[in-house]
Amino acid sequence: MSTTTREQFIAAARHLFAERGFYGVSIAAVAEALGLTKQALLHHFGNKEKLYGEVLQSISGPLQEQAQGLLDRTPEPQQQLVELVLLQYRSQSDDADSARLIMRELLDNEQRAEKAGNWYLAPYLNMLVDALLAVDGAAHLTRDQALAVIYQWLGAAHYFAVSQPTLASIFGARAYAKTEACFEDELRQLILARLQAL
Amino acid sequence: MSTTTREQFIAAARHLFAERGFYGVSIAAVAEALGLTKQALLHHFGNKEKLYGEVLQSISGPLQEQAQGLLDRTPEPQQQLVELVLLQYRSQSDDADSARLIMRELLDNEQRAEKAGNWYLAPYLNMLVDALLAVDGAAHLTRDQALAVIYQWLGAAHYFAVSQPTLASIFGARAYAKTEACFEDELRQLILARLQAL
DNA sequence: CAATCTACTTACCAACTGGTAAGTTGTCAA
DNA sequence: TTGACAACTTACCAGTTGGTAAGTAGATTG
Repeated sequence: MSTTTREQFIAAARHLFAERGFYGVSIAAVAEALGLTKQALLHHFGNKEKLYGEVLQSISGPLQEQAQGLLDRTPEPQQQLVELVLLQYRSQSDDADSARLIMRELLDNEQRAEKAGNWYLAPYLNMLVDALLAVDGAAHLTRDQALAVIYQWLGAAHYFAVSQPTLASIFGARAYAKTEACFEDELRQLILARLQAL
Repeated sequence: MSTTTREQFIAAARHLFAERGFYGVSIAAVAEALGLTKQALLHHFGNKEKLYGEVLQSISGPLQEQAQGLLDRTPEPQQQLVELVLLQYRSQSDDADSARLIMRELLDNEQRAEKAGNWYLAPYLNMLVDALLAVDGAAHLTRDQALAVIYQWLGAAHYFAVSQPTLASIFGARAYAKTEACFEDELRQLILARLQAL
């Protein structure tokens, strides 16, 4: 067995929290997913909140690394921008659980805001805003405007990544698959169109 | 008292469900918000799921009406399109609870998909896709592509409407207010830029 | 004046919640 | 061989969950 019990707990918790949210999942349910008792879980994580925190960390780390790697090998700011947003879209549509969990964090933040608000989005957003302001013709934008522009792209990507079950249930799995197949391309066009209008 | 107890229950439940999600709210907590016991709530709604269902209904109705009204008094398809998306953005940023609840529905849908999937989004999305395909120069789009384009706009709007607590906690209330002030205008530009690129 | 209905209440319930305490079992180092 | 430690277990606990049953007070109606 290459993965530790700890890691297995985090993986199971990530999936369940993504599906039903923090309050919708009992620690007993997570433990049961591994065939263990909830006290085994408590042994490893202390309490439910800490488990949840580790789940969030397990998501933010890799994505941040990927983004940094992309920045390092892509010098041109406009290309950086496009590829960063598309990277985020791809990784979220590959890993539906992460996408959902992050969206839930966004919603729940009033309660957990102080701790959670910064963990994932803050550095990422600043990275993107900087890239946008470095693009030719974007110099006239204020930082607030740049954030609005960025956030619209991210929203377009994230919203779709999270909507799969709903859209598939409305239009059927086949129609959804078709829309998904062209979504990334349409997203690129959305970004480029907005950049050209600068 | 002009509002009935029933309506008061729905209003209280809408707020609480929006904040903490279905599983995060007990019927006792909803009842307590009116100074009543949970059995009073059960008397009116039978069970928790039915209460939740009525909350969803109380949101979908008005928005659908507003959209239809707009369509009736705006003949030109491109203008229809822009105004429909902006209408959705405005109503969601005015009523943060509704915006959150709808986003939660999107996330929770795997479980409640069959019943809930169609209640709000389906007619709205079809309305928008039809409007887009009627725009000059959009004839070459497939229905799936049109849905992708539409959904990106809606995502941009909805995502931001839901992110207020997180963004305010990351950048501070003042910076958030500035971004919010220009967001609608930026959204309009995003839509128009994409339409021009058709 | 009696009967019915609505809007609630108190009194329960079994199941589940997160969490503590106190073991038990196997591994590994001194 | 002993002793410590990690990884669990069973046995609890008090509080909360959604929900049922059986009322009660007040207004409406015959």
